[in-house]
Amino acid sequence: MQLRNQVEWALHCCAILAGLPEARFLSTKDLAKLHGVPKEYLGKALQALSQAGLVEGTLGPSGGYRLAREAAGITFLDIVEAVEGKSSSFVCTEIRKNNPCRTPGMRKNGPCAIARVMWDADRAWRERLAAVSLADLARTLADELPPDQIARMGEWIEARS
Amino acid sequence: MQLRNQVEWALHCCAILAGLPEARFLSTKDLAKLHGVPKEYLGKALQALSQAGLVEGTLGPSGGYRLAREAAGITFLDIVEAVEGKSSSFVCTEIRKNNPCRTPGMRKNGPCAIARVMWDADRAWRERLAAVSLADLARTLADELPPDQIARMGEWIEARS
DNA sequence: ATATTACGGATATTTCATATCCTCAGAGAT
DNA sequence: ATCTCTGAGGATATGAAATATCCGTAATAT
Repeated sequence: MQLRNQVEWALHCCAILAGLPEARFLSTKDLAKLHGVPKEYLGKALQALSQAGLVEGTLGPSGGYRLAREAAGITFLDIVEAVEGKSSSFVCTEIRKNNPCRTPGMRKNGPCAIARVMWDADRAWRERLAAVSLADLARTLADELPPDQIARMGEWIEARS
Repeated sequence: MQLRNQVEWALHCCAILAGLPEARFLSTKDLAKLHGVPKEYLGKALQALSQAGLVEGTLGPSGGYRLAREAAGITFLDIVEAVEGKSSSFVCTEIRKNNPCRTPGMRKNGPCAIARVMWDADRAWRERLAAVSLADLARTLADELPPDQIARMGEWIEARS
């Protein structure tokens, strides 16, 4: 079980967008160059973010993407689910139905006990992701990254008018 | 992102094995019949459980599998990791290294802040799975399943001497 | 007008989950 | 001893999904 590569890309892109000057857009091309990933395929991930209402895109030269809301209102879970989907990592195929010993009376059993445990763990995973916002991430990065690199990032972005 | 089908099968098989009479083995063939899944492919999952030391297999007629330890000592996490692997669902490819603005001085940055969040969520998922043992599951099932079905299961198993 | 961009569809490529088949060695039954 | 049944493990086929690229369209800034 492994998350898509696009999840990692989308998270890093959102981290960049969260650090952007007010009302500034950054294009797919620049985001791809910044992370060294294929532009076309990254575009798909960004479209997913756009469709989920996390970012908004604008056309034309000097177009691109920016966050659709404040960074504090976008969580890791929002981004992960936008790219990876909201369905649980565990899918119950109800193989207990195949058991020849099962009660034929079709008692309306609730969900399988095994599935409940797995879904519970999945919920814990999502809760943890929902607890961290892009604002939290930006705070951490501002704290950890060397100041000169942050400055250089500002210049780099400024350079792409 | 989705767990293998084998994970579900392995969990259900372990649930059966946990309910087995002392020292009783159950073969792959019977486990496959009981769950309506392909015998050969299920065998692979059971081999993974065996290799992880969760179950032990014996050869010959009346051979098969049984739990290698007491049900209370085997958790959902053990089973999931035996089949699915222990590696995190999020793999950090260090795309920040591709950032042209990064400090060339190779400051020994710790792990990426984004990866840390994702790994933390993965840890929460695993902790939740580690909190439930096969004994817990057996207790739940004994509580929920209709008694006659449990009885019929006993007969069914008894029938395969 | 022209260049640039997001958007969406179509398609190729690669990887991985799924599934089957086969051989081998060990264990029990006759 | 011989036979059958079993798990272990390798080789391989198949299908779906992730990865990646290409193209056409509409919108927008210069």
